[in-house]
Amino acid sequence: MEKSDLARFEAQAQIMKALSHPTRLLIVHELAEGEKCVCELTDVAGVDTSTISKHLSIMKNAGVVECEKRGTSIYYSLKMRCVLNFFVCANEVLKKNAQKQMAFA
Amino acid sequence: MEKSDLARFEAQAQIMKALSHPTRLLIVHELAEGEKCVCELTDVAGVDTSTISKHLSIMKNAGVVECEKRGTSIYYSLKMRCVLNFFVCANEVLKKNAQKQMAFA
DNA sequence: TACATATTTGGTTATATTACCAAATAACCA
DNA sequence: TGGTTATTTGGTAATATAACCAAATATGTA
Repeated sequence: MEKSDLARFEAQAQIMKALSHPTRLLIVHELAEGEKCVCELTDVAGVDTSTISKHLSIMKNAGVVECEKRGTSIYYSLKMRCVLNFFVCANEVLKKNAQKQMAFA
Repeated sequence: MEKSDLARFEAQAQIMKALSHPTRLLIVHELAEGEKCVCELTDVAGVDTSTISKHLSIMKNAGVVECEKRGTSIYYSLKMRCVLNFFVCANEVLKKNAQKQMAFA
């Protein structure tokens, strides 16, 4: 394997990792509707503000979301809508997995 | 948030997590061409066989790959081709990130 | 200026992940 | 059967994640 291939897989993995946590998926789901401030996301997720802030930081760092400061709030929005495709495929996988479960029943 | 929503995000996150490691992305990339046995994947990845085996186990458990034993080898293949879409979006994100870098230069 | 709100950062702790080695298991062949 | 190859499983140690709290920072308002 080429060294550049490894670098690319690592970069891709970082993006995937940014989308590999239930709370972060919830955030993406919320932002799909439009921008939201940290406090709104905190309310929806029901975890500490600092926790949400760190999740947002991870996704921002990966280039998945972006933010804009207005007044005293910071509004986050989806930077790459294509990440919404992840849900489509993930749901297909889940559906298939469920079918397997049925077969055992 | 509904409890069932949380469960769904957790299930989706598990699938994403199964695709959040450079070696596992390499494996998916290899399997995109067709089935491969563990030893072939081990050669390509250049890590211990047990390590590859565990990566495969994670992806199999997530429902992303499947395997079939023939003779003394076990052949793995992609169960859900749609995961290849992840690469498309991840690359778009990387491209966009690179553009940002350029802007600073 | 002092205060209140919104957000991030630093610290700590618990848990999860990952890599390797060694050993167990399975299938084939002499 | 005994040996060889392929794969998985168990153990261990190093590293990475993630949650919360407390404190720092920034902005707007009285």
